[in-house]
Amino acid sequence: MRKPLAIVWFRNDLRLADNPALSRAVKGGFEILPVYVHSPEDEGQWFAGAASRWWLHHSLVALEQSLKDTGHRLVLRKGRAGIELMRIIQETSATTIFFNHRYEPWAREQENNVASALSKTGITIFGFDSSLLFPPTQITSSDGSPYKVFTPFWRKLLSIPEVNHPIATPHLPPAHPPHLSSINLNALELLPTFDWAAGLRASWQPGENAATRRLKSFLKSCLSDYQDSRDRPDLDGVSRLSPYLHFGEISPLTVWHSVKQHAQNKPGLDASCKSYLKELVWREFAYHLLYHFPKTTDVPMRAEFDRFPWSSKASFLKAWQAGNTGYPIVDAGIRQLWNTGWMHNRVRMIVASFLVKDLLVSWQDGAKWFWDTLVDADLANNTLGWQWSAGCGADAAPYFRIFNPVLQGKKFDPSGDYVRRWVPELAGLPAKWMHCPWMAPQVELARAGIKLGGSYPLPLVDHSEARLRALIAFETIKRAR
DNA sequence: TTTTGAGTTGTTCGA
DNA sequence: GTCGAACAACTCAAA
Repeated sequence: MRKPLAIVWFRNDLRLADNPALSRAVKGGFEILPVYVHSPEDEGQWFAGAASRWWLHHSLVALEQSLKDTGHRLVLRKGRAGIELMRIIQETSATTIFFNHRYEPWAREQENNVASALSKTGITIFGFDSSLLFPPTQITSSDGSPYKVFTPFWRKLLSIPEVNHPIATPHLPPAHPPHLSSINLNALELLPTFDWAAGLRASWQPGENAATRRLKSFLKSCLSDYQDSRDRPDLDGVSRLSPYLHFGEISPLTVWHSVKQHAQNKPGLDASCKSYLKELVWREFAYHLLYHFPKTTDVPMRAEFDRFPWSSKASFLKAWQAGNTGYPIVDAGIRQLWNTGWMHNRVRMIVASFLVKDLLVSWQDGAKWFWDTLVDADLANNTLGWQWSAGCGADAAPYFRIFNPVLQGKKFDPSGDYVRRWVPELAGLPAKWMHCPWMAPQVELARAGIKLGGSYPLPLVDHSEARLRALIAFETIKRAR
């Protein structure tokens, strides 16, 4: 007797390990039919950016392969999830759908649409939580309201005695796949039409196996120094797990327990372990905020920022996007992003502060650029990060906290190696001038082959003047209140 | 209800 | 060169 058939609807959970939807389908005695539906229409305005689509393509290649290794085929479809899943139901004998929740506003709507599309069919739908340590509604303040400040959120999370343990990869029963149409991965058109992705290929290997390797190598070589190295873009000190977490190629529960276990066996790792776990909890906090305040993707959380006098100078935004601001640490970050689809977190803060405060370009413009260029573009994290930088978020940087790109460069890239790597036209400059080439004596510039305003731009704005302009701009929204 | 203490990531200025 | 204070006032969270 054939087992009943269940659709396992893959979304941003492109893994077999610690995947409750998959495990429960198998445990429930179903034969599984793995499906991925590419749904730009459901995603709407926050349709995955170009770098994310590149990643997604390769992540799907990896998932197809792992499923193939177990004798399964990933069915690919393109269109609205509700409609495509309905079609598959009609084409097969599937009785049940298993999936893991997503929490972006569009994704919640998508789940509602799927549920209502299938409501009259008698199909059973099971949704699970697996992309966070805790569902986004579980951590609340004592009166049940959502947190708006990180630290109490963090403390509350730590007070929960047990963080669930990941579930092992299920043994997948042999498949007898029904005859069912599936489109070719290339037909999803996720890859760029002209190939600009060489830098991404050189920097990353998407997929569940690569995620596991990345975690292991981080634990082995970086975790012990994490607290000190995490702010240093010139060192290899951070986990680089963000894209894997975003696409669900590794689960946060897996990361959480692996880090804890690793630290347990090695005394003295406590501070670094804690500071890494804290970053993981920032991700939780970002989803908590996005869930409870879904409009913050586009609208400042603090209402008075509606009146902020943003500059509409297109040339400023363009220079920033091109990595031609004349501030080496800013340009290095932007070029690392353009080249690799990723930017070190410290540098994200520096370039964001520069765009928003020195150039007075709106955080929404910065967020959109990151959205298109980051392989780890994540609606919750991106929104939190930019609102924080602009000072308009729930738990934002105070208005007077304006990063000085020269000081930040000297402090966190002391040898200038990070700039040397991403702004090669400055490579010949001694460390002393690396973050402020316009201060360098002519003879040093000549020796390094640099012509300011020629081979490398002069500063787009004077930072100390820009800082004063920003402070005045912040004054205006204070008075208006 | 009121009170109290605190809030990721910084910079500048003047002593 | 180093150090502490000022940069605001507000809102949040818990007692």
